[in-house]
Amino acid sequence: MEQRTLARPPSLADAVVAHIRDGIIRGEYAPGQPLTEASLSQDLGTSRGTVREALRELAGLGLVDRSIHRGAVVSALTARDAEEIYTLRAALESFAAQLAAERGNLDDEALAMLGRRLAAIERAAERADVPAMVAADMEFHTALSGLSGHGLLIEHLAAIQVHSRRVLFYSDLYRPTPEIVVRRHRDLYAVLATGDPYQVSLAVDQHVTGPSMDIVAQMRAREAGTGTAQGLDAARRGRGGPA
Amino acid sequence: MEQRTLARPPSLADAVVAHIRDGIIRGEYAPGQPLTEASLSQDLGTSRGTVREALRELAGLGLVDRSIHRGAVVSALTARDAEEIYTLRAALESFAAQLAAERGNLDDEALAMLGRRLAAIERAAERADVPAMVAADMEFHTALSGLSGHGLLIEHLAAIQVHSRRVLFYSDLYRPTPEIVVRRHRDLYAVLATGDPYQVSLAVDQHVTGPSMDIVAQMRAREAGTGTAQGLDAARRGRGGPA
DNA sequence: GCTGTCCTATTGTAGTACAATCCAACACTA
DNA sequence: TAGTGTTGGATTGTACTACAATAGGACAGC
Repeated sequence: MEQRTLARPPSLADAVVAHIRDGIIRGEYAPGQPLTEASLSQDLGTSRGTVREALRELAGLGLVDRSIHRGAVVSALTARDAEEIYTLRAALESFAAQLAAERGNLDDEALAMLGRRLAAIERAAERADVPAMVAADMEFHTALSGLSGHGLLIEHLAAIQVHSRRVLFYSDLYRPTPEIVVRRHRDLYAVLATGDPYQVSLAVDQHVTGPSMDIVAQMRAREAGTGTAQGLDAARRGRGGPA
Repeated sequence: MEQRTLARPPSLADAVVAHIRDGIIRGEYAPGQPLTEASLSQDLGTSRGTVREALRELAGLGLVDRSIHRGAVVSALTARDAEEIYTLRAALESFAAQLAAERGNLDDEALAMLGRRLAAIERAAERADVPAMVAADMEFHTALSGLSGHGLLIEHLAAIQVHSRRVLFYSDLYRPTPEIVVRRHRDLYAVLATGDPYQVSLAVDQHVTGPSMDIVAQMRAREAGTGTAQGLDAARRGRGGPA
C-alpha cells in the first residue's frame, strides 16, 4: 500500500521554475537569450532571491547555462544535443520496458491502461490536434516507463523527456502524418502485448530512435546552412543534463 | 579542437553544495537528519540565502528531500535505493562502454590511459589504502564512460556515481579483498582491449552489477533486522535522482 | 485517551545594500 | 587601421533584515 503523499502546494520558486521551463520548451525563450534576475523578478512579481533559486534549479535540469557573474542564458540546443537526448532516451526507455516485461508488469491491467493512452493518441490524431497528440504521446511513454517500477530510472527519464519535448517544440521539424504516429504506437503496443522482454526492449528502442534520425539530420542541415545556428558556442558546452 | 572552458572560480553556493554533498556521501550527515538553513548558514559562515540555494541544488541531486515549510533532511538510503542506483548505473555504464567500442574510441591511446588508471588501483591495493582504491576505481569508471563521447550520458552517469559512492561509504558493507578488486578490473580491462561492443557492454554490466548484489542483500538483511532501518518512511519517497 | 488550542521554531518570500565582476564603449597609441 | 588600455554602467554574488505562513510539539480541558 503506497502512502499517498498528498499533494502539497508548490513553493513560489517551483512555480517560477515551471513557468520558465515551459517557456523554454515552447521556444518562447530562445536559446542564448539571457535570463536576468532583475527583469524576471519584475515580470513575475517575485523577489530576486526566488528567481535566483529557480534559475539554479533550471541549471540543474540543463535548461539554462549559468556562469559566475555572467548570469543565466537559455541553453543551446544543437543537433548534437538532440542526438544525445534521443539516444539516451532510447537506451533508458528500452531498459525500462525490458524491466517492466521481466517483472511481469505488462499484465492485462497495464495493457488496458496503455490501451487507453493509445486511444487518446488516436482521438487526438482524428482531430488533427497536434499539441494534444504530443501530450498523449508523452503520457503513453511516461506510463510505459512507469511500469518498470524503477523509481530512479523513472526520474532520469522524466528529466530527459523534458528535453525531448523541447526538441519537438523548438525544432518544428517533426511533422509526420497523424496516421503514421498512430500506426507506430499501435505497432509498439502489439509488441508490448507479447510481454517478451527482448522484443519489447528492441521495439521501444526503435520506436524512440526512429523519428529522431530525421530530426537530427534536419537540424544538422539547418546548422550547416546558417553556421552553427542556434548552437551559439558549441565548444562551451558544459552542464546540460541531469546534474 | 575543444575550447577549454577555463576553470572559473565556483560560487560560494557551489562550495556549500560540495561541502554538504561530501558530508552526506561520507555519512557525516546521517539519513533523515534535518539540515536547517539557520544552523548551516551559521556553521559555514554564509548567509541563509546561499545555504538555501545549495539545498535546492542538493534536492535536485537527490541527496536531500525538501518539503515546503518543513525544510530539508538528508535523504534516506534504503536497500531498494541501492538496488536502483546500481541497476541504473549498470545499464548506463554498459551503454557508454558499448558506444565507446562502436565508435572506435577504445583505441591504443585510450587503453593506455585506462591502463594507468588500472595501475593506480593496483598501487592503492598494494598499500591496502581503501579510500585511494575507491577513488581510483571511480576514476577508472569515469574515464571509461568518458570514452563514449556522449555528453548527456556522461552527466547522468556522474550524478549516479555520487549515489554509488554514497552507498559504498555509508553502508560499510562492501569489503572485498584488494586482490579481488584488482582482478575484477584487470579482467574488465582485458575485455575492453578486445574492442568488441557486445562483449564490452556485457562485461561492464556484470562488472558493475556483480558486487552490488552483495551490498543490496546485506542492506536488506539489515533493514529486516532493525525494521526498515535508515529508510525512515519508505513510502514517502519522491525525488531522489537527476531532476 | 482524545481533542482542540496555543507557542515556538523554521521556512517562504520580499526588500535593501554593496562589493565583485563582466562587457561594451570609448579613448589612446603606434 | 589595428591594437591596446581605461572607464563606467549593468548584473551578479552575497549578506542582512523583516515578516507572514506553516508545522509540530506542548499543554489544557474534557
